[in-house]
Amino acid sequence: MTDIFEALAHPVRRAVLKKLRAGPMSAGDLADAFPVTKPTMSRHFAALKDSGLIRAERIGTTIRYRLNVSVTEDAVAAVMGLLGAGKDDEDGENSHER
Amino acid sequence: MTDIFEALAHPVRRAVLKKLRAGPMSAGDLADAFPVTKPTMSRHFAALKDSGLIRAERIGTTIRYRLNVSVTEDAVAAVMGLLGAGKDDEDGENSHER
DNA sequence: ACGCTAATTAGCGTCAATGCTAAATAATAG
DNA sequence: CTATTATTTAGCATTGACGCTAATTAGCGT
Repeated sequence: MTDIFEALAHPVRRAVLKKLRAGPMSAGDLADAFPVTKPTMSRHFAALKDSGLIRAERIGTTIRYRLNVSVTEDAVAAVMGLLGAGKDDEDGENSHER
Repeated sequence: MTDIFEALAHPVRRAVLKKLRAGPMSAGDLADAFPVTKPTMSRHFAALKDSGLIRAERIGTTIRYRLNVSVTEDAVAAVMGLLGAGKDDEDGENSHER
């Protein structure tokens, strides 16, 4: 489980999350929407999946990625914690399932 | 003004923001709170300042850093945008090279 | 089994981030 | 002006991220 913030640090990965807001999408369709090669996109997917922000489901030969809302909510909470809204125990590398 | 998310990507920088929630702090005091050298901390401060997340004010020989709440709020809004709460125009940037 | 499509992994080059030590700047005190 | 303290900048090494092409795995259909 790598860092959520690290996953959010790359503009392409954030754009992938944005696209997935509309609903699940296949790796190929997702990759076609960006000006980088599929292998490169695959590594971005891996980073997002590793952080827990997205999930993968194999359908046939295709892999369908979808947003993992609960983890995205954690990211929101963490950033809000940096603001000062919370008590004092934010950014605590919580555990998530995949 | 570099990317806010890039600034948030490093654990030390997030911890600095967390510390600054309690109020402004000098570069030296801030640096003493982390297990890295002052020059290294200085570069973390520069990254945070460059992203707009913190602001610097020279007091005498010391420099006082403080949280820039409005930009932190922007970060929260951006992450919430990734979730899907907003309409569809978040994370307004389409550049992907560095 | 063979071929086709979808996606990932392997291998490589390049460039930026991170850390250090040493030197430079900024401001104050004497 | 010199000394001292606070902080940053310069220079260097190491590591990791990112992108590519080529090769590999996975599943389906014939």
